[in-house]
Amino acid sequence: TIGDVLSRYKIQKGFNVLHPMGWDSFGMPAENAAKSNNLDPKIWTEENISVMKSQLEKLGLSIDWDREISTCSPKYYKHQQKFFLDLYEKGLVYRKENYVNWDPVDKTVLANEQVINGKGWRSGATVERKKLNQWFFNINKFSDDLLNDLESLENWPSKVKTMQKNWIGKSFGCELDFEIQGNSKVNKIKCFTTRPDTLFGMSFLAVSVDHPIAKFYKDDKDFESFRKECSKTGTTEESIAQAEKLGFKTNLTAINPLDKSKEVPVYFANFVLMDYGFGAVFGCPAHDQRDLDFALKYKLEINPVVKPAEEDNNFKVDKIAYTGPGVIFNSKFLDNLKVPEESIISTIEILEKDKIGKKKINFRLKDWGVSRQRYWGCPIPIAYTKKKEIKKVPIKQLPIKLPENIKLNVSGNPLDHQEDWKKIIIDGEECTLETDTLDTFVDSSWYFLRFCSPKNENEGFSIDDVNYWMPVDQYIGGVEHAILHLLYSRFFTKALSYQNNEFKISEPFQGLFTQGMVCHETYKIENQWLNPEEVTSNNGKDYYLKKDTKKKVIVGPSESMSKSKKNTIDPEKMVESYGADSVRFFILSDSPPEKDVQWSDQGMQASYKFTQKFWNLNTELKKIINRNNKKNSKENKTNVEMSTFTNQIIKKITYNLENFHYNVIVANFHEIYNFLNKLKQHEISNIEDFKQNYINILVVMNPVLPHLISECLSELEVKNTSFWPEINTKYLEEKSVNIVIQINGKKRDLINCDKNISEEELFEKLKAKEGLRKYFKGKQIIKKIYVKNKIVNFILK
RNA sequence: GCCCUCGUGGUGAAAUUGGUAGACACAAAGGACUUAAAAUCCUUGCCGCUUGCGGAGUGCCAGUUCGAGUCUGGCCGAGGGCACCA
Repeated sequence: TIGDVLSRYKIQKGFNVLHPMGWDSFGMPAENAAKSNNLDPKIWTEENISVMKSQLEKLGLSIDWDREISTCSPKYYKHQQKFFLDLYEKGLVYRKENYVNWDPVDKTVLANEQVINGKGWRSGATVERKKLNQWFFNINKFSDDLLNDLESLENWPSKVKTMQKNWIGKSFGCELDFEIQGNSKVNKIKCFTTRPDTLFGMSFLAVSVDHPIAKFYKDDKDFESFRKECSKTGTTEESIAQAEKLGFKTNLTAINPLDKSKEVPVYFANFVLMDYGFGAVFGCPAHDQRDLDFALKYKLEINPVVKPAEEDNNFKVDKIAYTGPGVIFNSKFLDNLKVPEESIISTIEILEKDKIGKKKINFRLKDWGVSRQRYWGCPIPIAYTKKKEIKKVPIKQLPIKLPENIKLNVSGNPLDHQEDWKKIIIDGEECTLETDTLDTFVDSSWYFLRFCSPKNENEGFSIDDVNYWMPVDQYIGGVEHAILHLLYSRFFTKALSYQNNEFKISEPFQGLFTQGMVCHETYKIENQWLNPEEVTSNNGKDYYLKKDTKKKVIVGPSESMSKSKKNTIDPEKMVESYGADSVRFFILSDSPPEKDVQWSDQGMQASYKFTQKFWNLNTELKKIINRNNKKNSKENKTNVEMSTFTNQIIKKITYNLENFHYNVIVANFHEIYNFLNKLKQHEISNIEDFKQNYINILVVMNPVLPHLISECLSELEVKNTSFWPEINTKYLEEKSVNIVIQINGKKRDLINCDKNISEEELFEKLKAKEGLRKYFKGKQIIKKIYVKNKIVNFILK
């Protein structure tokens, strides 16, 4: 509805508007639903699409159905496979072993969201960490661009930009090598740090259990049990947060590169991540809380090297690490450097000069793993030779279509069992197809480009179309896409334009609006969710089962509508009972579009009443207009009122449309009704003028209530309705203004006078005011503030 | 723990740059029309005396200002994001 209002408005303003709709139709829900109902995912998906499409059509949305696309169609994913190969050639796609959440019962990889309390959401089995060969997109390559270009996105909510910024997580520091003693095969361990200036406070070195040096301990039973302990807490977020810092002391020691006389123990530690930095950190307990917790547990030294102020020479750290600004001390040649502005840069310079380390920028952003061991997704256009070499599937052999009518209830990836499908001949050589499919986020990372050329069979998009339409002027979506989808789409756009002189779009979405959800209360009885249609209430507080009104229903909080909680309203039924415009009007009326809407029958009925009332009013106004057909060109008072109101309301509605204040537009419509409903009782002398104003009002109401308004306009026999009225500023010039009279900053009166009244004249008027005298009695005016046409404030003593 | 956003009547909410707080609606109460209902329209809305007027008032405490829902600092509360990121 929000998008439809916008596109109708822009069309009326004369823009060429592309307002498409498509179906992001691959993914787990279809596969799982098909599995449990013994259906083909394709049929299940197509049925859903047709239901949803008919719902959207009934709402009367101005969608260009000629451009409809569906990501599960080979016509769409054929091009996606080409893009995959294109990125592969550019070196933006690679295959690597990585840890994944592995469900040992279902034999599949799970996304983090599918791991609940450490267990697989379907099987209930304890999830394991497993190393698997996976396909990755090198999103990291664009870390800097993805971060810096956020600044150019002026029409994005800053909330989303901040979230992306934190997600990318750029940090400045240095890498440095530590000399290691105790094992002749380990000479050095490389660490990344943002605080090289605290190096003199180092009291241990910790590495991840997945660090390459772990191989020297694989026969140590104690280490193996420690490693298992770590991987148990490894993947779920909550457990990480609660996890205690655990260490396994090795026989190794590390030498402080700035003070070779100092040796510290080397630990394996559960808090060190292999996939950030180099999987190794040096610990400075005095100035890092995590290091301090570890040091306290294993009774390691705590050596402060930053003091808050010059004079704090005996500064000590007890249970809370000091991470604030200050001055370096206890650090020989680094002493007296100011923290942080001098200390970090200076230390890096010293480390670089001595060839111990070098400046480095690290990103939290990890490369995007796109492999899924699932059937219902886009096949990856790669095959393997008998020698396990990677072969690209030649373009002329694309698309690699998914096999149809296959058995889904098998363990692991159903495609793995498709022996015939897997066989492919490439350049005369017999190969085996990749059975992983692409993450559905890949499908949604470029669909906006496809909308520009939805029927182009040779290419995913044609460059001319894309240059004409892109970037998307206004993107509307839920805030839940703030990071994943919106970041992936930004990456994909950059990846396509990389090494491509024709495609020069660097950002896909110029404007972003994050809208709220439609919510409804939830109802439950004996642990079963109930649909709102199954319950009834006579006071709006206590709810009962419709079938058995003695049974009380438990009312839960309002949540965004979902099938699983059954708190949904069928839009088709609503449209049938109230009409599409009333439904739109209600959705917009309740809250600002960025906030959630609470669905209520009362609100729905109120909106329905409004559309009925307005239709009746239109019938009355039509009669007035037709009855009074004699020509009288003279404007009377009512005509002037009408013109003034019309121009004011056009201005307001235009402003509110431009700024997404759609709920205020609903208020504007009530104003219109209330005004016209009163005005109709008055004598109108120039009926033609009145009619023109009324048409203009109807025209600006059109984006919100398109069906009703188009009917009203055709009743008046208006032919051209697709325009946006110009504002006649003559009627916006107010002849008189209301001036607020304040005394000592408090409002005491309101006075209506001519616009641009002089200060002297105004004060003369005020003197005559009976009601104000009492305030001035026995007081002296020490100051007068007069803001022209607005306010006057007297300071009395 | 860190980061972000937000606190306005019984409810959803308005309030373009600091300048009439509560537009517009929902719910409630009262009234008009009607035999009655529906529909429609009007009034009320916190505290005090009750034509009218006076007072308090935008989470709490302070500050800046002639003037603060709006700006600054601190606190309290709610929601969202991230999370051993070195």
